[in-house]
Amino acid sequence: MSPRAGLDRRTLVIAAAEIADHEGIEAVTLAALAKKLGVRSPSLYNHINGLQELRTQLAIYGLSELSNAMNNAANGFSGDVAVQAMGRAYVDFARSRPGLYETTLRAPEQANMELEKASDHILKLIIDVMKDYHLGEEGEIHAVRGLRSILHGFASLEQKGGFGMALDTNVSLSRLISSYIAGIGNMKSK
Amino acid sequence: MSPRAGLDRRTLVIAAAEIADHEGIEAVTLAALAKKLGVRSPSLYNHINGLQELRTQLAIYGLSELSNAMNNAANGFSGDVAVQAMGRAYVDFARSRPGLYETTLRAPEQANMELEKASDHILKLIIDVMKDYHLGEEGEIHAVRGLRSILHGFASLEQKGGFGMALDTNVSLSRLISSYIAGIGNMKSK
DNA sequence: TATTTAAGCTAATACCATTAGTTTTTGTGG
DNA sequence: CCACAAAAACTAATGGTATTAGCTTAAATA
Repeated sequence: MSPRAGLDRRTLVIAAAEIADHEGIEAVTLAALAKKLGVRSPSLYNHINGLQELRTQLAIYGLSELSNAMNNAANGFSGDVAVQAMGRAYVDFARSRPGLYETTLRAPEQANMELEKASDHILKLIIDVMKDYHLGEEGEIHAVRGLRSILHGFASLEQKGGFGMALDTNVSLSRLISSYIAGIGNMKSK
Repeated sequence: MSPRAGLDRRTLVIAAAEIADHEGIEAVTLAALAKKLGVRSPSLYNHINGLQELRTQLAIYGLSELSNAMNNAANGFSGDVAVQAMGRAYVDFARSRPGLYETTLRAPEQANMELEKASDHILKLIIDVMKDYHLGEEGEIHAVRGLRSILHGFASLEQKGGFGMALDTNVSLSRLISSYIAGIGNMKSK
């Protein structure tokens, strides 16, 4: 059946991300991944160092995809428009890749350079877009924390079905961002 | 060793919550719980229907504890003060019971009446505190979604070590809430 | 006190990750 | 073209997990 499957780490990670999106993050097991790839699970160890490393790689991949989406969305805009676009892109990413999105927030364990780099990159994108509001050094940090909280909280609750009612969630998101930005002066250290 | 351990479901859930808080949510296994309680794991099935039900019960327990904390904090206050107090209580709960807090957002699976009730109770607390802002029927729903997003996002990111820098996170939280409330008019449907 | 019920137990099954050791394919140097 | 070395697959085995079945015994009750 298999004179060589021709796997590599990238293939593994992409396939694992598909499992995460379609069957949930709990279904990402080496056994399931091996079956999807037509291989026995010990064979995966030729390409990746075990489940934990797979999860770390998923997080890195997810963060990089998320970065791209946010960057594309906000590129060329500034101020409120940029924030709204970036926020919408963030949430849309979580919607379209729910499993992959979840993996981005589930890989602390031991530090990993590549992972920190991917995480820092997103942070930079958010910092950039907050610069327009001239909040000062500290104010800016608080404001970035705030925006990240908003986006992650919204994406996460929506994903878990936390917003039961029928009311349009896109409206909720854009108004949430508007409200936050409208009061952004409160982030300044006085 | 054990002429009867005298277990019941509540004992199981409380012990499981301790494991979650002290060793992480991944460490909540029936094997670990049984060991902690001085019993063999099949014995747990006399009190609970398996790991999934344990998780559901943990979520219910966590939501109920969280409700209490939020209610105690906001009780007697209104407006900005109430929102700040409730927000602080929410985040403090997540800080002091990190594992139990996580379980509250990890039990969709098949619906469970008791779980929905616990969840609705928290929703009601948040709705109450938003009523002071007179946002109209729809506006209120959007506003509640917003506040929940803020609180969950903040608690979750802080827990995962997402706020790397040394800057005081309590300040970040209170300013985040202030900013949101300052712009809350944007939640109204015009 | 006899009996029933429920809470514990052991044994067994099935699935998972991981390691060790083996086979086989593939690419490369002669 | 052939030999060989490296890499990628494999099988087998270990130890951990949840769960089920069936047994034993303590506790409650009639």
